[in-house]
Amino acid sequence: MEETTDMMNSNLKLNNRDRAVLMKTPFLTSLSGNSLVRMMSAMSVVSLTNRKSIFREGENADAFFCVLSGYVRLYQLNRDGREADIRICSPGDTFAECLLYGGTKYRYHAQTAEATTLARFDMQAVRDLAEQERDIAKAVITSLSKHLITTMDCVANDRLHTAPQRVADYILKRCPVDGGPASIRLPFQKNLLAGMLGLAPEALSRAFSTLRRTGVTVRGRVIQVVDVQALREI
Amino acid sequence: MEETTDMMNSNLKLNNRDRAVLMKTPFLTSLSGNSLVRMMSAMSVVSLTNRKSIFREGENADAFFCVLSGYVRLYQLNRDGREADIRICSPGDTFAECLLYGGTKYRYHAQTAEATTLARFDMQAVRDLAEQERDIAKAVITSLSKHLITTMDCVANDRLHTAPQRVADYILKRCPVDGGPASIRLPFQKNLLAGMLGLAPEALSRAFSTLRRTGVTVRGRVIQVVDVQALREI
DNA sequence: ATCTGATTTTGACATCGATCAAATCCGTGC
DNA sequence: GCACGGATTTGATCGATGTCAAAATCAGAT
Repeated sequence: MEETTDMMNSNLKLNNRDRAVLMKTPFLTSLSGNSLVRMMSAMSVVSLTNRKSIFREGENADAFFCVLSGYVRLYQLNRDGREADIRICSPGDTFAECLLYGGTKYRYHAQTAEATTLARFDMQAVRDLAEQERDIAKAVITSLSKHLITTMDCVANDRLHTAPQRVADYILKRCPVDGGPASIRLPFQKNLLAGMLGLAPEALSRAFSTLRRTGVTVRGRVIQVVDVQALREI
Repeated sequence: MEETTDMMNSNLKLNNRDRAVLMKTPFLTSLSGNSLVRMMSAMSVVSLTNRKSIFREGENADAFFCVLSGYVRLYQLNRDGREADIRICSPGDTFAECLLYGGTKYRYHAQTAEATTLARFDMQAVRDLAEQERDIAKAVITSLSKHLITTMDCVANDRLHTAPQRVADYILKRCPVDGGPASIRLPFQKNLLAGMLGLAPEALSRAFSTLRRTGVTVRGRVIQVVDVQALREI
């Protein structure tokens, strides 16, 4: 008896693609047997349409999440109501897991940025599991470590690089390693990419047009690079 | 047989103040008995004068550290050689512990920003301990969680607030909660505070002078606030 | 294929913060 | 108390990015 209203969040069975994503997260990829079963039983699946709130800053943190498909925006508001994205979560990313032992309230808002399916983990249940099962504790550590490293990279990136450099970085991380021509396709709207890089959408657009003179062509979601090596030089 | 050359790093016994700081870190505060003893045996004490390198980006990560006294600057360089601080570590802060399970190379440079004493933990030894002792794994999780939260706050702060707002935030976090007048003393040079807030030293100075009209007076390292409540309003 | 609304781009402008240089301040050692 | 050197402040300027408005483009629905 699945929910069919596409507005509603609902408990669904995992489809194959979502299951594959879930099993490759740092959280679950190293687990097996009993630990895996117990983690799965602390989990439920939630589907949401675009622009739905997952939680709000200050609310009681009784679950953390893993993105299975779609995208999630984590953001804060300043006094004037201006929003700033802190992180964009893609399939495979976990968020709010730092509250397992880091506090009891959510520290930011979370909202879908597309139709999105999430794995929802009960915070207290996983807390208990981490105390009991050694490999679950280790999985938590691995996940937190990776997450901390990317967040520190984000700070460094913000403070060290200009908009065109950040965009070039983003493109290069998704290009083949050798130096020739390449073509990639953005998996989401430019809007989101802007937030991911800490830019206003207009600034992203201008960064792309700055990169044109370095051989970067943008048409819709498709980005073509004439010479990957040349792009590396700034 | 202590080292006496003040240029040298050396293995020293913990003095009482340093020991107290160490025991209050998220890493050790929850440990007792055997776990504590084993952690302490994976640790050594290192003393360095100002501006000494602790490790460099790209080096093999065979230890992580906890600041006992003094300050440590974590920073990266861009292509032109400009430095950007990623984090300033104060007494009680741990750094590079995310490499326990997050990679094998240091991701940034670490350098003392004052005469500094560090607790040095052997990475592999702690890795092994975390697998064996449940409470050590939990301590690692707690430490990583707190660290991740402050780093995400840092991103949000950078993206959301102007220089004077960040300075006001810093001051307010160190003021009494009630609204009256207050006075605080910076524990380090303004240089470091600038790095901590992601600002050039000149920008910090100008932020202070902007805050003068909100009743903030700066003389040397002493900051006086006429009305804490007023400062909260931006 | 066309229409319509949302997304993206472009333009004009304001603001913030970085940079460089010079002046001033402060703390330390004598 | 004084002199020195490093730290901080101030001034002038520049470049980068945010903001607002309008034009252009894209994508989904009819």
